[in-house]
Amino acid sequence: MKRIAESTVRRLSLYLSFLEGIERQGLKTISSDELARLGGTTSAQVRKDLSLFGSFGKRGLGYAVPELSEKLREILGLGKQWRVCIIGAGKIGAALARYRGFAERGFIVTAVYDSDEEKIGKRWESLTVRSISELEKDAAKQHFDIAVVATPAESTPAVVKQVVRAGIKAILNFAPVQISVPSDVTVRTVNMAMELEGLSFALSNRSE
Amino acid sequence: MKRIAESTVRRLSLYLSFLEGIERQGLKTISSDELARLGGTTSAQVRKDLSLFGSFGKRGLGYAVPELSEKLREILGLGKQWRVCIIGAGKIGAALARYRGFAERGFIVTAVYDSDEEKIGKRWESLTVRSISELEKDAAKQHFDIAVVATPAESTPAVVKQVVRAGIKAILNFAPVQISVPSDVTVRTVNMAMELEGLSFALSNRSE
DNA sequence: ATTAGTTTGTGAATTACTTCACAAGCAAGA
DNA sequence: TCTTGCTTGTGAAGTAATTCACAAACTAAT
Repeated sequence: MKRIAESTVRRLSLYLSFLEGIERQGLKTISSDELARLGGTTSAQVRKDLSLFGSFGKRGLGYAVPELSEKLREILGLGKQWRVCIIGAGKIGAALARYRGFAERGFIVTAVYDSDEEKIGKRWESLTVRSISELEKDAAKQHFDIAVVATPAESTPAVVKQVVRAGIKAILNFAPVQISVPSDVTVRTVNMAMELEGLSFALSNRSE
Repeated sequence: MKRIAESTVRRLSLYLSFLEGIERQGLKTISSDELARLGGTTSAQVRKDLSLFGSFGKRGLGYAVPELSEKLREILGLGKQWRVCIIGAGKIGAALARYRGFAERGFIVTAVYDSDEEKIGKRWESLTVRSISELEKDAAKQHFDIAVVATPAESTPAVVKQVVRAGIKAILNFAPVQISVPSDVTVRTVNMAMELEGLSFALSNRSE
């Protein structure tokens, strides 16, 4: 299969969320044009995105909502349960651990790690904080699919190294730094500072 | 000035964070090649990005670190102080209000709004929660540059309408929905579900 | 059956973004 | 001053992503 662009995957995710809403409303079919309007894109874009994975629509009718939802869930690898560990038992880590949408989508938080001696051993959001030095050993026993990295900038590179050594192939990075990993590890970075600066740029360079 | 791509702005933001680190280490100059290595891109990309705004480097030498930092801060519109209001006094809102990096970069949270009668009037992170219905009136007195929207999916479209009516031109959206605004309003969306699904997709479609 | 009205799926065209490649500029040493 | 070694800035070339545009396929109405 040809390489799929990240922008495409983001849109698929978006389409799925619309379809779930539409499904609740009980509508049976939807056209690429309606999906496009909801997602702020074009109908051609919607059809191109979907056509990368097959032909799911009926000409003259559109797409069957439940079938397309199911197909998208399959494409996105939902349905499976993913085992997630959180690294960094700070504020962001805590907010994430408490976030219900996580489990709803099949992302199960099964462990928390930190390097702060103070925190290690404490109960935390129904889990016990473990030392980051145990990560590699633990990973050998219980398999982790995804590591959520929510550590301070300074300690992040070392943490990421341990995550990679533990054989984890997907990282959701909240640390305000660029992280480097082997090419078989996928990283998504969420960086508040960067988003704010993007807005700042837009406000400063308005209509020039 | 020609349109600047969002990807470019993200990289500028990244370069700036590297430069600040390098400045602390006391290095005087840096080449596009070193910046590229730090940012996981190419030296040509770095030079193209910067050249969109002027010629800041010296051939044979590279870029003067403090000058380039300053230039980037200017381009990104940092230096000014931006007035931010948070809408939604829930968990995410609270985590954001407490986030120190916010103020450090000149983003000052000056008000919080919610629609929940229970919360309105309560003290919250050194501010008092106000009713969302006051937003438009308040905005006329104290000017807000950016609205951080951290509301549940259902109430978000209505909230966004009020934000737009209040004349706010930049929105940082944490609600798990697509929001639609007039073209003079800039939106950045941070959507956890979408990031996780991106990782799920990557894990599911590995090496095919 | 036939026709009118939709809507898909997809090559072709277009637009946007990235990388190449090299002349030109500068520093430093001989 | 001349030469060597680096590094920028930028057109040109190359890739990637998006949009266009239309034949093909389906529904529903007559």
